[in-house]
Amino acid sequence: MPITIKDVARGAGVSVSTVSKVINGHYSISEATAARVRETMRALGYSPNASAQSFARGATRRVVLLTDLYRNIAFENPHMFEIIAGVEEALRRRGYTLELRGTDKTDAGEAARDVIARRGADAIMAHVSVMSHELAAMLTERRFPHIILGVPGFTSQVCWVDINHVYAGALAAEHLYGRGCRRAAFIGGRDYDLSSTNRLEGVRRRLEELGAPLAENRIWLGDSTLDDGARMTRRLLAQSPAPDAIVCANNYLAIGCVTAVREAGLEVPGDLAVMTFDDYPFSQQTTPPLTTVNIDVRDMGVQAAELLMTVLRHPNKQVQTYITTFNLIERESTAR
Amino acid sequence: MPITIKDVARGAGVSVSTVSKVINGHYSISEATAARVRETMRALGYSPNASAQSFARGATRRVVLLTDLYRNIAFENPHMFEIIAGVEEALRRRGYTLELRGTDKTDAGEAARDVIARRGADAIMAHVSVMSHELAAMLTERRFPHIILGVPGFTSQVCWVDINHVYAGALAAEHLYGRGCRRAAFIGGRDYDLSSTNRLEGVRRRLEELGAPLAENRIWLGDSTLDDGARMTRRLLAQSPAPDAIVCANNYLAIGCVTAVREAGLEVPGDLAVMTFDDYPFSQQTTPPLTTVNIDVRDMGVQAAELLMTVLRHPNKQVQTYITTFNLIERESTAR
DNA sequence: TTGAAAGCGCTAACAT
DNA sequence: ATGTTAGCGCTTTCAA
Repeated sequence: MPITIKDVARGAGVSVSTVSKVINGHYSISEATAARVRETMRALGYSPNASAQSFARGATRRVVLLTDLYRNIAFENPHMFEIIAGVEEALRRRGYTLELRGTDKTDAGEAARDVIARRGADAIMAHVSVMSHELAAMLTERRFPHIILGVPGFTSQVCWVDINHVYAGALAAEHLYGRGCRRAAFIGGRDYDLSSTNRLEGVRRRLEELGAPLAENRIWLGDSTLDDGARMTRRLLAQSPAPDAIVCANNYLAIGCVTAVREAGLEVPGDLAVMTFDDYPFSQQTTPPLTTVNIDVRDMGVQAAELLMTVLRHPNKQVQTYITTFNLIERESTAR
Repeated sequence: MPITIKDVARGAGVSVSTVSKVINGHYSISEATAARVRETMRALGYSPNASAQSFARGATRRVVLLTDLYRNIAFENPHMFEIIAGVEEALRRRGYTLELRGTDKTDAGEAARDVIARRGADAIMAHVSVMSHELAAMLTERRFPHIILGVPGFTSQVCWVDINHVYAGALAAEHLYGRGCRRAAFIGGRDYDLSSTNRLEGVRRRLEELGAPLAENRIWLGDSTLDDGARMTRRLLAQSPAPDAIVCANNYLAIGCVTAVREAGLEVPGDLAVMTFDDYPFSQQTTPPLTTVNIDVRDMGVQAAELLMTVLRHPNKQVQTYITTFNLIERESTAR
């Protein structure tokens, strides 16, 4: 028979409500009593029953995270799990628990409806990959505490956080400009690749401001593969004057890029600086190692969780924020 | 005011216990009544309160997964998250919920103790990375339903599942032998890298059986980096006779290997077949693409969850199993 | 500052 | 096949 609050009350010679107040740090209990109760709890090895607490309280101290967990996602999108790790850390610090629930875009609305109806959680987080109009409607209409990880592809009243890729692009531009590059080029993903598009936008704007505008013919877009990275790089190298720097929208492109540069008999960074975004362990192994604008993606999870906590406290607060925790990791590929 | 079981009972003209039985699919309810109750539930938009159910039942239908969630783990060990995705899928199918809880090896015992004491879950899964003697003791002494993802580094009575790397190695050996290779070599990680060690063991044994034993001087171990992969490969190529195939214990080594082979002016697979384990999207982009023994790591999660379900049903059952869901993905690097 | 007691919504043993 | 009812262990008024 597990120890209950009654046993503690009896042991400490107080009522169960007093014990409950001690558990919950209620102000009205004298320090003397509180100490005695705590001592009894320890002596008895008592821990409150989580289900009973959730039930009595009418709140679970749990948040469920809705996200797509399709096969191989961990390999294709490790970012998402790094965000989740941040979320978990922050929630735990706040005494909340994280439930992971896989779904796809079609079922996410239904899944959310279910969580809300069964009161399975006090709040919902959802990765933008499962965001639908239905889910947005669901969350906003019912005013259920929530936050979306990533900016939805359509305007709505939902709360979200996302990474400021535009700003990251600007950082890259600044770095190259500071290294003396004046004929920078950009290779990126197709236009539906929002992070790439936004990074390009940031690079473009900042270079413009710095007075070394990104020439339109030095912008190439393609698939985010090593091959396309190499292909676009060869195109750039064939132009004259050739660029003195290439910003690659992601690591796949960057690796292809470096390969192509070296195959062309040129030196990185001697003839050409190369940089990219995100810091995959894999991509640190190129020769030379790549300078990168590293997004603290785990911190995005932490921030999202913290924001969710404030939303829980202030249900009418609307949060729509770009996170900008970057750090530039300088490696050889831009050391000139 | 949310709809409760009472409202349904009143609406359907039955007692709450009847409704409860309908919810839980109890055999004793006539189909007619059950249909009427279900109809009422639907009409009223009723969903049972999850906390109340957990509380009344004395069971949560939840499992918590203890694992290390240190910074950058998603990039360094995407496997683990792929396993988690499998676990989640299988648990959900069984009506269970997955709680993710980060911890490290030092705190895992404490974390488990907490989960058990607060009855926060019906079972615990733990990734081998947080496995300690304390955790093992905790789980076995209290006979708390559990399963470890990965085989513990010490013998104990805990339940676990792991991937049969030895068998995977054997598969690789068979494939190369079937391709006519008779002078295979192996490059792997250091001896504390168990997956590498086991893969080597499998390769060695199977080649022995096939009558084309792996020569000791064709086995090189080093760090799992591109550089060491290349370095060891160069060593192998310098030997005479040179090997006609190289099995690389992982993708880092394999990429380094292919690079070194090509730098030496040799052709893959013409002069030398190369293969590896695991199928990272990244490593499919080498030239030529790599043949690989792909471990269905998501399936390991599914299996673990299924086994956990049987452990929940039969608490005395001890599960210690090697999972062997592999498929050989043949690509150009061994096409001879 | 403390205690008594009424729930919270459901399950399950038992009665019918 | 259905209903009655006693909890499950806690929180939270409200009274003292």
